[in-house]
Amino acid sequence: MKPFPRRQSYRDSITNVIRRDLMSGKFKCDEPIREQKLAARFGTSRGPVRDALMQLTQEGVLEYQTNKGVRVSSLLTDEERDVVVAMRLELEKYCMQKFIPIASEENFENISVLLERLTNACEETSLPEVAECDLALHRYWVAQASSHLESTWLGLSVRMIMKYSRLENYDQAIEEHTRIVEAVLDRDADKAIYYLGENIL
Amino acid sequence: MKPFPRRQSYRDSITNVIRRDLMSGKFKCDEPIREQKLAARFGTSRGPVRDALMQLTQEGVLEYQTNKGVRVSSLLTDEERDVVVAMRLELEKYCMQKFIPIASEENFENISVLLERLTNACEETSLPEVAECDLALHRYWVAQASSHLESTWLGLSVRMIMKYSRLENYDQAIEEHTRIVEAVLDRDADKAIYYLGENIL
DNA sequence: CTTTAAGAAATTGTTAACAATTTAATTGAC
DNA sequence: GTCAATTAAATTGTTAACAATTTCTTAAAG
Repeated sequence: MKPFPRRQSYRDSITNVIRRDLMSGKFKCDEPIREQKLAARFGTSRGPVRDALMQLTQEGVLEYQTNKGVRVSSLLTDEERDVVVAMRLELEKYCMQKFIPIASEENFENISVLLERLTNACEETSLPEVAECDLALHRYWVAQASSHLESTWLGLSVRMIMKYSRLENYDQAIEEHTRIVEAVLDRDADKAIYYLGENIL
Repeated sequence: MKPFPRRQSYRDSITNVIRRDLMSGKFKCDEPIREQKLAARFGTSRGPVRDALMQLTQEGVLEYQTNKGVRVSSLLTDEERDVVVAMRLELEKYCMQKFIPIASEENFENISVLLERLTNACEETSLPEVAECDLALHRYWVAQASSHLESTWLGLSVRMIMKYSRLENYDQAIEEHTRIVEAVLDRDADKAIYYLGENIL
């Protein structure tokens, strides 16, 4: 009996940290990202860093060129963003529809916790934290409804946020997500989906 | 002046070969995939193989567990596939709309070549080849219209094909794609998009 | 015979060193 | 001084070895 049978690998932690940095704009656009520098920062060798960079490349957040490394991906055009938004909404609507009938009490508790975290982050007005909590909440029902589509969802969502974040209006973010969660707790799929549509754009 | 300034890295070639194997069902579902075995097959060390496996994991074709390696991802449910189809169609419609007005004569020639390859593959009734040519053709206008969304498109498309391939009806595949390409060459976006909708499902 | 525990084998995770390529700096010709 | 070619530095690509973990095998106890 092991307390933590699967600790998160370096790769995953590094991926998450870099993704957060990217969402909060810590890297300038088109600025090259050096493996050694990151390896030193995380106290590992280049291997796990390369893994993380490659994963983020596949997510579409970084751009990769053979022998030249990765750069911050140039932002989506407005039109491309519209397409991404539509795809994410379609995906998340499906997940919500799927999730609500099968949701357990434990699921509801977790969602409540995630909403509370988001609210706290908003009150502290720390943008990177808000973005992360926002994604964590949405991600929860996506993962519950369809683990197959979770990675697809993540790629779409991160890029959506990177384009322009809408999250700057903290009060509105709290309100929107509160409405969604209330509908979820009532198992009212139609209402939840409706509010999702107002939130994801 | 270098003839081929960027040769394809091991990683990319390996990724493409494995993806093709997966689409043609060479690996059984839930069968574990061993890095060493693949490394031996490709005559490299485990490094590039790991890179490839990770990339395919992010594409959603493989599933990864820490310290346990990757397995062939279980197939999408019918419902999930419907969602994926809808997303891909949305994406590809946008790309077609975008591509047709800016397409050059060279683009048209390339598309014609790709269509011919698809036709040949169909006549030789070699399913993996057909799948690859099918994707290559669609991929062309996606990449031309929006390189940002190419990787998203690829992930959706590969999984769509893996679920059930529709490609077994070779005559129909030829006919559908011929119609699409004819519309493209006429710069008739509406018609091209209409036939896309008949083809992607 | 089944179950459990211990050890061996196999597999993945990580690292450091080396090779290949790209980028920057230097030199030299004009 | 400008441009091209050459050299040096920096960076990525690849490899092999080692560490950590998992899985399989074996043995022992009940």
